Amino acid sequence: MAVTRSSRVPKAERAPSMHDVATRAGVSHQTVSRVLNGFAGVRPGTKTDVLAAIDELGYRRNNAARSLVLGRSHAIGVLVPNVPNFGPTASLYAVERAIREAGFQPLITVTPEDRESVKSALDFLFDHAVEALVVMAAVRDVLSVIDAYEVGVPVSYLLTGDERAPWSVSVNQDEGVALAIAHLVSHGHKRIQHVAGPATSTEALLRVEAIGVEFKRHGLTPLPTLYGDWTPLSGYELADQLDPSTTAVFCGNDQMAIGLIRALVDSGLRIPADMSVVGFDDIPESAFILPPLTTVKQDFPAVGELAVELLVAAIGGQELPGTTPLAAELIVRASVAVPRASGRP
Amino acid sequence: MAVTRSSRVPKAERAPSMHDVATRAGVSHQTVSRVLNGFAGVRPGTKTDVLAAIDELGYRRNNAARSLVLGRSHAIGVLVPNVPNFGPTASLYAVERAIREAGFQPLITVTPEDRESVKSALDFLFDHAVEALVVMAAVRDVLSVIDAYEVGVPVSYLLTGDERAPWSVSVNQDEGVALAIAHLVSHGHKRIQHVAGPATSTEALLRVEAIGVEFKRHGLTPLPTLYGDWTPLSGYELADQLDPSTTAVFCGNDQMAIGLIRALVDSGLRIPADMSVVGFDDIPESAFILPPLTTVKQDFPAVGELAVELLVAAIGGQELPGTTPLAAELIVRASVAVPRASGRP
DNA sequence: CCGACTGATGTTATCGTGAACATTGGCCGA
DNA sequence: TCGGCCAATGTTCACGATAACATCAGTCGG
Repeated sequence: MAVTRSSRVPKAERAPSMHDVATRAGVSHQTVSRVLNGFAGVRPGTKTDVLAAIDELGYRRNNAARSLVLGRSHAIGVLVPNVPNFGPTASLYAVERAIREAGFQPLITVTPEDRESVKSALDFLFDHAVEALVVMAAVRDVLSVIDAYEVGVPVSYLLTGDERAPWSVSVNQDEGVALAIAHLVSHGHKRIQHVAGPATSTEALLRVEAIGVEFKRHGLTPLPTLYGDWTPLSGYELADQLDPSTTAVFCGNDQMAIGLIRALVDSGLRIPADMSVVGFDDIPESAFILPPLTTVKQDFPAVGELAVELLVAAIGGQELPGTTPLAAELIVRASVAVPRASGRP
Repeated sequence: MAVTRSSRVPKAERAPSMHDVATRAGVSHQTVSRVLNGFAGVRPGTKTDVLAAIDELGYRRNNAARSLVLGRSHAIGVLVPNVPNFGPTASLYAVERAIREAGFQPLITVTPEDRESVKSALDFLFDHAVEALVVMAAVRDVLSVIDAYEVGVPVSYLLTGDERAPWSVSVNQDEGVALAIAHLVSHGHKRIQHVAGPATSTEALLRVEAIGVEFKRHGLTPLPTLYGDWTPLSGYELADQLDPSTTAVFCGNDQMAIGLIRALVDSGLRIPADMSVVGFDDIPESAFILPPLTTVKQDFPAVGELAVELLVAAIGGQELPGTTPLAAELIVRASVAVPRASGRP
């Protein structure tokens, strides 16, 4: 690990510049630039010489200089809530890959979802002159901060429901909810309760609304919605508050479903014999818990990719066609059964 | 969403520069620079004028120009495997925060762990002249690509075990393994089998080695190690291959433990009465599965923060003290019990 | 009373690249 | 043979910031 100290002390150890390459290849720096940018009118021999020089010197183009002269950062900012859950993370990773593949530089900021943190993340991003923004925070409060900021670049909202079309990219929440409720109804459930995400989340509220619609469609009587915070613990704690008549629970995500199931089993119920449970997201663990969880799958990577595609088009000045939400998919496992005679045993 | 078209067409819509601020404040651009960089010799009145002008114009310093003239990118690269698991993600998020708080710019690349992808991610990072690198891939193959690349900047290896001290930052794997094995032994287990992560992973191998040491310490006879791939599915599939004499399984992570438990229960065993299981990581779900999983907790955020601290110091030219691995913690829940008379029932 | 000093500020050079324009040299047609 | 054209390449400028040096107006001491 120690630094080897040679007798010749290199002057300032400057990285080779375009000029250095040019000198070595016996051309001007502009010719080097032309080769790098794939300009047509360069003689093949010259091009070879330049490429050789680049290789020999280990030359890399200076991005700062390039950004400066072009007046573009080629950076796309990403705003991610500080919650390392499977869903958002899977989307984030897809977003990163898509940004890099599109020839841009991803600038990712992970922040708690309070106004101050979000504002400072935005400051950071725009200090670096991002040309577009991917927002992954589905919280009203955060969205309002962004609105107030007047970002002046295209923004794509991920997983926030379609309330900001055409900039919203989401899995079709209405469809997901409809699939889950239809599945429960088809098993004969009439007393279905919803354990939702926090009421601050646009995504959670969207599902609450969709459930209202589905209940009406199937002629069911609504039961009080319980609000958790997406964590298994909150699902566990809310189990106490389920209505005595409830025969099936639709959870806002799989993690809360896992917590809820644990609590129900602890209190002596059998799942699904005594209580059916449906989750949302299909995290990797869901297939392997006991009982295997029936859930609505969201294609998180696809959402991320689509958002980036949208932004890159917008940066290029294209009109947006208005995206259709992605399809949701019901994954049937073993946490739903026909309810017993009526209510809990 | 439509662009309002006013009668005056702004010329090129250039962002205000330092010169614009200077003109407005009636000073030279150099004075503006001095104010921004907190230079001492600026009269308070002048400073106020400059700050007012900055505010009125909504001026932001151009980072490209700054990087160019300073010859520094202020960027720190992060190499993350494309696996949205809780542990790495929690570390990543901490890394991001720490980099930004240290006044640097995080440049995060998420890549599959094959040589080609890693190489192209490194190309991307060094095209952007990162001043340091955080490597989160605990795979030998990836590490060798990085070695061959001769990055020429400080590199910190996360969660790879301490094989690259002083640049490795990890939770103490030996200690974690020792805690788990001691816990099982104290319950009377003698036939303990290890379901490890993939043999390509330095982290997995480190644990295999540590288990050998602990077995010797406790005078236990080793059983064949089974290699999974960190996924619940692999845990599920490996359950078949457990030795008939095994009374307890030590899993390389919680996800595999979850898959394994599901398979064991499916085959009619009760956990922990018929088989004890210990996990590693303590993911949020582990407290809520059935049975609640006894596991070794790693402090993922702390690992990330420490790594960045190390790198920032190294960038500043400081000597590294050599880090001590962070403490592991045994979380006792309900997946371990005293074994039945001998072997499986 | 003047020169040296100091504090506040202005002026100029510089970083590495790409765009615009300038300059070669060879070829072709009149 | 010469002018014009085109292909290939060179020269100069600009981007927006910081660093180094220059300037200017007071002030203070001998």
